[in-house]
Amino acid sequence: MLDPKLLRADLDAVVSQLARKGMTFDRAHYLTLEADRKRLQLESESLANRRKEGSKQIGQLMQAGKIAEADAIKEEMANIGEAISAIDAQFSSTSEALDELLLHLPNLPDASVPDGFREEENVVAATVGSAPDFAFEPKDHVALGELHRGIDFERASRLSGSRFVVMQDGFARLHRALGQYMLDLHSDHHGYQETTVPYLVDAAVLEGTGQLPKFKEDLFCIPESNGGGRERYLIPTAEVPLTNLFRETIVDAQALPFRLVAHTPCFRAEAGSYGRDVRGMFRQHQFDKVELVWITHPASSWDALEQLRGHAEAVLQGLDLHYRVLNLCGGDLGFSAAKTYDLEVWLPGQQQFREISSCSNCTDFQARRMQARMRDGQGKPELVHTLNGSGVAIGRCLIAVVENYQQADGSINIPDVLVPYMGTKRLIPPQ
RNA sequence: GGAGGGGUGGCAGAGCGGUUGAAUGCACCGGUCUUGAAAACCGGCAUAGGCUAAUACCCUAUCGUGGGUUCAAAUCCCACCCCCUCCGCCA
Repeated sequence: MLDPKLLRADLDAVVSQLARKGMTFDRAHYLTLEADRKRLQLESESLANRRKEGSKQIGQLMQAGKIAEADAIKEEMANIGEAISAIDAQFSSTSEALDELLLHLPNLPDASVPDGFREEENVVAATVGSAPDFAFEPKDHVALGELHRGIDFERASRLSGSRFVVMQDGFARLHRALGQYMLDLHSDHHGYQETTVPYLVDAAVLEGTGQLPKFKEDLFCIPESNGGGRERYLIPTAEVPLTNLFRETIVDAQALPFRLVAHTPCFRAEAGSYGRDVRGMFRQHQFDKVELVWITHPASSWDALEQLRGHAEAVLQGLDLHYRVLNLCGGDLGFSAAKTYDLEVWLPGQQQFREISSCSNCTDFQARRMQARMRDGQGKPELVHTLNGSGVAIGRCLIAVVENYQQADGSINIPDVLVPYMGTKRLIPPQ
C-alpha cells in the first residue's frame, strides 16, 4: 500500500509514477472521496469530544447527588449519540471506499527502473556463461523425460487435470537434489535462516504481500468442507508466509536484516495463461521453489536487492548454467515491486532464455499492508522494507539442467554440485 | 470430538460501569551519586488516525475481533477468533 499521506501531499508525483507502471489514476474520484473523508472525520470527532465531556460531567454530578442536572445532560447526550451514528455511517462508507482504492494501487517504480511497457523494453543487466555447443540436435525436457521415463504428464492429468506432473526415478531424485542443493547453499553459505511454513494461509496474509484483493483469480481457495468455517488459500509462493512472519510486529532495528529461506510447493491457478507454455512442465499449477526473503532497515534495502540477486545467481553459477539478468521495465513490474531483476536461464530445447527467478525490492509497500515495523533507537516505529527472490524455481531449474547437460546418447550428466545428492554422475535412459 | 481455564502496554500483572490510556513490578532512556561500574534515589517511557510546517500542542480511537446495552464499557450481554490444561481419536 502507498502512504495515504503521500497521495495528499503530492498527488501529481504519484499519478505520474503510477503511469510508468501503466496505471491510470482516477484523480477526480480520489479527490472527492478524500474531501468527504476529511469533512466527515472532523465532524464525527468533534461530536465525540462533546459526548465525552458530557459523560464526564454526568459522572461528576451523579456522585455529587445532583440527579436532576445529570438527567438534563443525559438527554442532550442521547441526541449527540444519534448524530454521531449518522455521521459515522457515512464516514465508514467513504473511508472503506478510500481503503479499497488504496489497496488496488501498485507500488511505485524506483528511479532506476527503465521506462517501458513491453517485455522487449526490459534492460539486460548482465549475461553470464555461454550456451552449450551441441554436436547434435538437443532434445527438450519433455522428450528427455519420455526417454528416461522420468516425467509423466498423462497419469498426472488423470489425477488432477492439466498442468500437473508426476516425476519418477532419476528425475524425481534430481528434483529433490536441486531443492537440497539450493537450501544448503543459502543456509550454509549465504546466511539464510532455514524455515518451514504453512502452505495454507488466511486472506489477510495474502493481502499483506499484495496478492489480494486484486489477484484472487490467480489463487486456489480452500473452503472448509463443512460448509461454514473460514476460507484459506494455497500459497502461490513462500514469499507470502515468510514475509508475513513479521506482520503486526515491531522488531529491534539492531536485529535487522532477517534473511529467510524456505523450500515449498507453490500453487497458481494460471487463470490468465490459457494456451501459454502448454507443452512440458514449464508452467504448472503446482511447482516447488526455494524462496529467499529479506526484512531490512529502510536504509539498506537497495544494497540488499543486489545481494539477493547475487544469491540467486550463485545457484545458476554453481550449476554452470548460461543465464542473463533483466532489469524489468516499469510496465513489467509486479504489483508490490519497486524494482525487479529477473534471472533468465538458457533452455536449449526452446532455444531461448526463460525466467527462472525474480528478485524484487518491495520497499515499504508490503510492510505498510502488514504493519511490519522496526524501532531504531528512541524514535517512533518505522516500516521495514521487504524483499523476495526465487533462489530458484526448482521445476524450471530441472528443465534447465536436463536440457543443458544432455549427451548425444540421451544420457544426462549430473552437475558436480549435485553429485553428492544424486549418488551418481550420470542418468542413463532405461532400455 | 468431550470438559475446563484464559486473552489487558516490550514483558509480567492489577483493575471488573463513571475525570482509567489504564495501578504496580521488570525492561528501556535521561539525571543524581561514584575514580569507573553496580546498587540506591529522581524523572521519562504505548500505538494508530486526524489537524499541522512540525516527530510541538490539541482532538479521536485502541484492554483478542466484531456487534449490542448505556449519557458513559477494559469492566455488562451476544457471536466469532486464538492460546493453554485434561480426556478421546489420529499422521
